[in-house]
Amino acid sequence: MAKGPVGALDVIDTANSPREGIMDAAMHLFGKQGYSGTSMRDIASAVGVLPGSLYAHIASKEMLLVDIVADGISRFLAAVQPIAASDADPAARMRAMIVAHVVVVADNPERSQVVFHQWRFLGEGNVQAAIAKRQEYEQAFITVMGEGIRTGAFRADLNLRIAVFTILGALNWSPEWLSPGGKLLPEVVGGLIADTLLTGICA
Amino acid sequence: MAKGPVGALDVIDTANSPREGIMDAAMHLFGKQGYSGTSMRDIASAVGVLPGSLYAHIASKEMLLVDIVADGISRFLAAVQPIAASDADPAARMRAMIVAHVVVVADNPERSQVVFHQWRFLGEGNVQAAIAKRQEYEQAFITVMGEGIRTGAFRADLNLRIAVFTILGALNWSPEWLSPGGKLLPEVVGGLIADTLLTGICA
DNA sequence: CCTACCGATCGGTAGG
DNA sequence: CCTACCGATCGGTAGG
Repeated sequence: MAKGPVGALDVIDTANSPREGIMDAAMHLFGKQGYSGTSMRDIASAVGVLPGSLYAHIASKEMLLVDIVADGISRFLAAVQPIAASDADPAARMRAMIVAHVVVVADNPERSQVVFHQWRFLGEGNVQAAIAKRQEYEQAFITVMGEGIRTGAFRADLNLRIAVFTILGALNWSPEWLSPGGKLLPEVVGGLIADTLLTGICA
Repeated sequence: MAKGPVGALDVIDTANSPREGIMDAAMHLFGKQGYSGTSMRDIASAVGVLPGSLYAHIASKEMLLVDIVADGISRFLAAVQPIAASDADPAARMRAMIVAHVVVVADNPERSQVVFHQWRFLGEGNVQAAIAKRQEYEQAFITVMGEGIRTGAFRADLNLRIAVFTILGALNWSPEWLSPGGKLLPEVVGGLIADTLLTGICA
């Protein structure tokens, strides 16, 4: 793959094409300022190009959001679905799914914020596709939770739907406070969140 | 308080002044479309007035957000702080705080979304004030959690900071799925979330 | 990727 | 609360 010696700049500039550079800048800006709060001029100046030049590489502002959201959800699905489908016991699977989710969030909190909040700004057809993929993701948690309740691994007296929303809520809120450069590794933070959710806060 | 017979329209139109009507429309639009995604023209047409007419009642778009966020946070503080300061045992207090939070969210999910997400669009000084009030709110949970760990009511092996973020995350995500007209009363939903968080999902 | 520009919409104001 | 309007900024395009 490498075309020659790897330069020091490769560490900083991860974009391999103009399009990737634009996507990356848009992702960070959409995550921090929101889709409506970000102008094409913001993106252009982050990339170091004049606004009109963006359209040589992308079709529209919305297509930028479409791609960022679709790619983002795919990362969560790719990390969590194999665990949900494994044959470990439900508690071990749920724990690993929680950790995997936190690792994906910590890898790029801004992208996660776009996935969690900015999909609302997609138009008609695109928003439906995003919702369908999000539901597919939620389904992985619902399935494992249901299996755990049936096998007796999880408490039978709790509401499945509400328990899953409680877990996903705690996870989806994590980009608000997770710092990628923090003292604790994402895997450790994920493990501590899983502890809290699996065994509760009561002694 | 009543100036005469109560008319049927009072049920629908709760605004007692033009300013309250504007605040109410802005609250719902900011919650659904975001601050940047809502124009003064959107608000004006929701109120049934021309855009320029709004400025007879409000100073600016940002002052609208300032007031909605400040009022919103105050409602959460007013509901939760008295419980945090009561002399019940930590587990009972934490449970009641969770239920109270969910009741406030369910009372008006759009206002809650503004409080949770749109405060970022406040300018310099106003954003600092909002963050301070939010931290005051988090402090109530941190205090009760710390007390519960010290007295042995809560598990000593979990990370206080992360446990609180897990709880607040689950709660702050609730406007995404709570439906005010749902089958379960907000108090019941809050109780089920509290069950999940206090005792965990494992049997 | 730049120059130069389009029509539409933005938050907000003066004067009545 | 309306009429009429301001300068600024928006997403996007034609032509090179």
